[in-house]
Amino acid sequence: MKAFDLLSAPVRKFVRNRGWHELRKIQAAAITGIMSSDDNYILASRTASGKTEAAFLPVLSKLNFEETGVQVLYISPLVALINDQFLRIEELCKYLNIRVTKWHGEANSAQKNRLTRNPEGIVLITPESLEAMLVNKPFLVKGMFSNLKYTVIDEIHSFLGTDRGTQLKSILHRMQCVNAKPFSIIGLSATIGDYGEAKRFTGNESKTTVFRDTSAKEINVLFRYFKDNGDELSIELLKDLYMETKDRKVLIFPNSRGRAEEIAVKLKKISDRVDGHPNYFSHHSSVDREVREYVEHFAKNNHRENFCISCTSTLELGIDIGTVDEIVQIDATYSISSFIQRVGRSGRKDDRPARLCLYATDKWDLLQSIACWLLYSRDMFVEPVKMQEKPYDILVHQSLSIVKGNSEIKLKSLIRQLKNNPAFSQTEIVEIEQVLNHLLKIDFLEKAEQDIIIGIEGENIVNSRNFYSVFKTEKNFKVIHAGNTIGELPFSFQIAEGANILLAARIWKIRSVDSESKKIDVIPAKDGKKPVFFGSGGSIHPKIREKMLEILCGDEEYDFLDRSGHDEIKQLRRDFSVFNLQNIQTDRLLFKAENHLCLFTFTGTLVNHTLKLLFDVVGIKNELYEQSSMFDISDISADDFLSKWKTLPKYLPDMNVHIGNSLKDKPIQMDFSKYGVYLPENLQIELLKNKYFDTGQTDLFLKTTKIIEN
DNA sequence: GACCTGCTGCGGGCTG
Repeated sequence: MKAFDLLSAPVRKFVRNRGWHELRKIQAAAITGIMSSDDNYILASRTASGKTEAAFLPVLSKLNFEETGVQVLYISPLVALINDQFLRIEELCKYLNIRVTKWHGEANSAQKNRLTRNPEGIVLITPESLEAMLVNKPFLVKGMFSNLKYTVIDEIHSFLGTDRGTQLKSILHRMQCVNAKPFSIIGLSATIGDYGEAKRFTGNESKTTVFRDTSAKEINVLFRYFKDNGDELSIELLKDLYMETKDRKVLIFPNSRGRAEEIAVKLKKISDRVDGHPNYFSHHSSVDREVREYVEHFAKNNHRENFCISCTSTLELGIDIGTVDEIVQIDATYSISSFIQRVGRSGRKDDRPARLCLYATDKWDLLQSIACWLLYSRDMFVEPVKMQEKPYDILVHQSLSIVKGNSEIKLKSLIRQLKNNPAFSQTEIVEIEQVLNHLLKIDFLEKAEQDIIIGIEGENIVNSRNFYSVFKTEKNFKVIHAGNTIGELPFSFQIAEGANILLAARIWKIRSVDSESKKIDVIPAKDGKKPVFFGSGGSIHPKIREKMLEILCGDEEYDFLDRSGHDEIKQLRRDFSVFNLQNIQTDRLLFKAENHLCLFTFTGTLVNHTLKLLFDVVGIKNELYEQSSMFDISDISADDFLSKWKTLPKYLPDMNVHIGNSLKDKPIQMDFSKYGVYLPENLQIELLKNKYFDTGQTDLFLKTTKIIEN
C-alpha cells in the first residue's frame, strides 16, 4: 500500500488541494512508520524538506481529536519557530477542525486561558514554558496533558548534548509520569552525526527508529584567501566579497557579532557608492527582535530583490527565510556540524547547485577551513555529541523545580523520581543524596517534619522569572534611537558619550548613556567602530586538528583554492618540511627556536586545556595559542622539556586536585553554569572537569605521541 | 577565537 493511501480522507484531501504531486521520501517513510506503530521516530533531513508535514500528516490521520485533553504537543527551541510553524500547522488543521494554540511567553494569554478551560487539539510550546507550568501549575499539566498521544520535538539536534537538552529530557519524563498511557515522541532534525544520542533522547532507545534522507545536494565550493591587517578586514577582501554577493540572495557567516556588523556596514557603503541594491542587514542576538523579524520578513517575501544578511548562528536554525542562492563563510567554523547547518540553508531551488564561498583571513584559518571542507565532503565526518554524563547542575535545577511543583515531597520519593528520570540515569543515588544534602545545608531546601520544602534561600531562586531556563544571560545596555530600540550592547570602554558604533547594519553616535536604567541614546552617524562583545573561544574537535596536520604534510594540490590560498599553503608546507614526520596519527612537532620552544600538538581544544594544566603543575612556563594548536614554551631546554613531558601521565590521576586548586584561584571559572555554584565543591570540580578538560583523551595522547624535533 | 536560546504573576494605568 502506498504511504498516501494510509492517510485519513480529510488529510488526503488537504494534500491534493495543496497541489503536491508526490510525497517526499522522508514523508512517505514517516507516514508508513507512524501509521503502523506507536514507536518513537527521529526524522532527519535538510531544512525545508517537509519534515513538519512528515510528522503531522500521519499524526493528524491517526488520532481522534474529539477526545478531551491536548492530543499533540509540539516543542521548539525558539519562539520565532513556533510563530512560523503555527501558520503552517494551523493551515493543515483548518480542514480538520482541530484547534492549535501557541503557548510561550509572548503568546496571547486569552488564548492560553481558553485552552486551560477546555484542553484540546495541538499545543506549540517552549521547554521553558513547560518548566514554568510544571513549577507553578502542576494541576494544569495533569488536566491538560494526561491524555497526550504525541510529542513532536523540532530541531532536536539543538538539544543533544546541551544543558537545555538535559532539562527537556527531564521534563519529558516528568510529563510521562502524569500521563495515563505513555505518549510517543517524534524528533525532527537536520542531518546530524550522532543518531544514537538522538534515539536515547526519547528515553526509550530500543523503541526509537531513525529515518534519514541522505540525498546530498550538489555544492560548488570556492576558497578565497585575503590576509587581514590586524583587527579589520582588508579592503581587497571587502571588494571581492561585494562583487561575489551583489547579484544574489546571500547569507554571510563571519563567526562574531562585531564582524557581522563590520561586514554589513562596509558592504552597504560600497553598494551605495556604485548604486547597488540597498538591502544589507545584520542579524544576531544583539540586534533588536523586531528589527530581526523585519529582516526575516524581507528575505522571505521579496522574491525579486537581492539581499545580503550578515549573521551569526541566529540564522542557523530553521526559521523560514525563503530562497538563499549563496552561503559565505568568513574563516573556519568551530565545528563540522555548524558547517552542515550553514551550508544547508542554501540552494532551496532544486534545479541549481548550492554555492558556497569560503573566505579566510589568516593562514591557520585557511588550513582549518580546508580541513573542515575535506572532513565534510570526503570523509563524511561529523563530531559526536559530547554528553554531560552526570549533569549535577541540572539536577539542582530539576530538584528545586520538582519540590516547588509539589509544594512538599518526601525525601525518598524525590530521590526515586530523580533516579528514575532518564536525564539522570548515569547519576548514582549517593550522588543525588549528596546534592540534596548540600541544598538542605545551604537552605535552598528545608526539612519540615517528614517532608522536603523549598528553603529560605531557595525561595528567591524558584520565584524568580529567571528560574525556568537553565542558561545564563547578562544584562546589557539598550540602544535607542528616537524612541525605537535598535538592539543592545554589553558595557565596555566603547560605551561613552560621543563614541561612534555599528549596530543593526547602521552607524550611530552615542548621545547619552544612562547607567541607572542601562540605556544608550544614539543618533545616526557617518563612520564608526564595530562593537565589542565578550566571549571565550569555542572547542575544536581533535579530528579537525589532525586533518590540518595531514594537509600540512601532504602534497595534494586543491583545485578549489585561489592563487593566494594556494601560495599560502605551499609556504606553510615549506615551513614544516624541517620535520621528518613519519606518522600523522602519533608524531607531533617540537620546534626549537633561539630562546624558546614551540610545541605543535595538532589536537583538540580540551586536550590542549588539559596539557596546559599539566604544564602549569610541573612548572613548565607556557602559553597556549589555540588557533594553531601551539604551546610557546620558555625558560627550559628541549632536553629538560622532553624529560618532564615523560612524567606528565602520572599527574593525570590527581586532576581533581589540580582543577580544585585552579578553581580556588579563579572561582569565576564556574560562571558557565547557572546552577553549578549551588553544588558541593567536589561536584563543582567534576562539572568543570567535564566542561573544559578531557583526561581520557589526554592520557591516550600522552601515551601514543612521539615528539619530533627540528 | 564565539555563538545561541526563554520568561510568571500581579498590580496599575489606559482604552473601548
